[in-house]
Amino acid sequence: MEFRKGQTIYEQIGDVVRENILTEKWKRNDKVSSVRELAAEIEVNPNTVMRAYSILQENGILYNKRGIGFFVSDKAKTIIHKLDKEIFVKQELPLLFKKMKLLEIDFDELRSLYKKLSKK
Amino acid sequence: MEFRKGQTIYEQIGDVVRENILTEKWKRNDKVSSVRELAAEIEVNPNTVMRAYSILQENGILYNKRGIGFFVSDKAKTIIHKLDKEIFVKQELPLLFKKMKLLEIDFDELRSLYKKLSKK
Amino acid sequence: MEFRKGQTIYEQIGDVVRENILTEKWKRNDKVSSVRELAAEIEVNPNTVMRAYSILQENGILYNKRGIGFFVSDKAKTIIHKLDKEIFVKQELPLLFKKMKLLEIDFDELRSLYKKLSKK
Amino acid sequence: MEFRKGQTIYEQIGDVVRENILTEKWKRNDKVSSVRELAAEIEVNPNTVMRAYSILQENGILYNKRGIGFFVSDKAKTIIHKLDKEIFVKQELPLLFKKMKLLEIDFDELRSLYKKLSKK
DNA sequence: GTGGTCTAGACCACC
DNA sequence: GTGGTCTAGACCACA
Repeated sequence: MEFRKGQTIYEQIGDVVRENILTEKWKRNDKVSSVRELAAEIEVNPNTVMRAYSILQENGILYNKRGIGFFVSDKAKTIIHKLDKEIFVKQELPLLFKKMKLLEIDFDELRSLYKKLSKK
Repeated sequence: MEFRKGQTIYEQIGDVVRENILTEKWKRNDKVSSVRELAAEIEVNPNTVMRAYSILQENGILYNKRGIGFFVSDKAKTIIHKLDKEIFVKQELPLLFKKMKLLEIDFDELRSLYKKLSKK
Repeated sequence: MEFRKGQTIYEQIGDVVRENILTEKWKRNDKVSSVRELAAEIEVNPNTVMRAYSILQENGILYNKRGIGFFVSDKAKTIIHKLDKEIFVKQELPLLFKKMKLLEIDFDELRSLYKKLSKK
Repeated sequence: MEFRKGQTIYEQIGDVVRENILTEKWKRNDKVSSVRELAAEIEVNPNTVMRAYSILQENGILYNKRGIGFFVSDKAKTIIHKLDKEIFVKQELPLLFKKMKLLEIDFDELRSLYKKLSKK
């Protein structure tokens, strides 16, 4: 797996996990990949995966059975939706629109880019 | 001046300079603040400003007269537009649209958010 | 290690690294000395070594594994050859030949100097 | 006039002066351009030209008549030849041949490059 | 005054 | 341990 620089690896791992839960690839009370498994798969230090899981646990998205592994919590999807949407609307969108203005991209152009990119 | 964490200071300085050029606050062949001047103003180490300016110079956005200072290059605006738009369309927009899909935000909702945020 | 004056230290460090790669003292995917290690060895500030390595990384000669170190990239040798030869032929040779003309050294004399110096 | 970076401006000015003497564009006891004249012509600070002339004077290549200007000394050409050739053979050529070896350029290739570049 | 390089030493994220 | 960023402060060349 390749990581974007400018964002920490454990955050990007968290993103992938959240994405898998939102798309229901991982459903409620499913066991997620073990720390070592996932670490081996994406060629990353187990500590880094552990860190990502811990944060998700703090947020109530995963829960942990000692000695068994991490699982998707009941309200995981709801929590993610709420957290992510709030960040998206309050932080990311204003930056997006500001940037569009600077780059002289209007909403119609955004729409056409949306259609073009959606096809892929 | 205050800086966002999660992004390096020298990148944020570069962003501000580029923004000032795009908005024509600084026009072509204008002298920009000297390294020491800007460093004092935004309360940052001169080396950090130097790093930002050097990168802008490598990108052809600024140029330099020995012993005099840094200046906005002729093609600065064009270069910035090109670089930024490329990153925007190829990297940021796909992430945006992916996130919209995950969060179940459709394009009409985006439009209404756009109108709401544009008023501010 | 001693450095020539008239050229920056970080450039000279870069030269040494490139030379070690060309002579295959350091082969592809070898880990190069860590920033701190090399800095201590040649009695130079780590920042200076960092600067040299960063430039080599931008040129695609080195790559980096987070938290592990810098490594010789696959195409390092090719890239160095290409970059150095271009500078050599387009910039250095014309100056050389111009100087020979001024100093009234013809090509035969150059050949005899070449043979003499090659023996050492 | 454009200057190479990596070498100080006053050295490059000195190079031009020495070149003009070697090519007999400026002959013995000719008056050379005044400091201000030359500075204006090549768009450089008079101090910088002054510095170049002073060094040439120290080397016995120029001499100075107070209030009148700088002149080419009698032995200028001889001195330049001797100084430059010594540097060329003892310092520059060994570096050149070392670089050729690294870049795997043999003497025959150098000859063909010489012929090609001589035509221009 | 200007940019440019370098040092010493600190702190952070990551492995 | 690794790279990466940043600070404080120095010195140099050049205008």
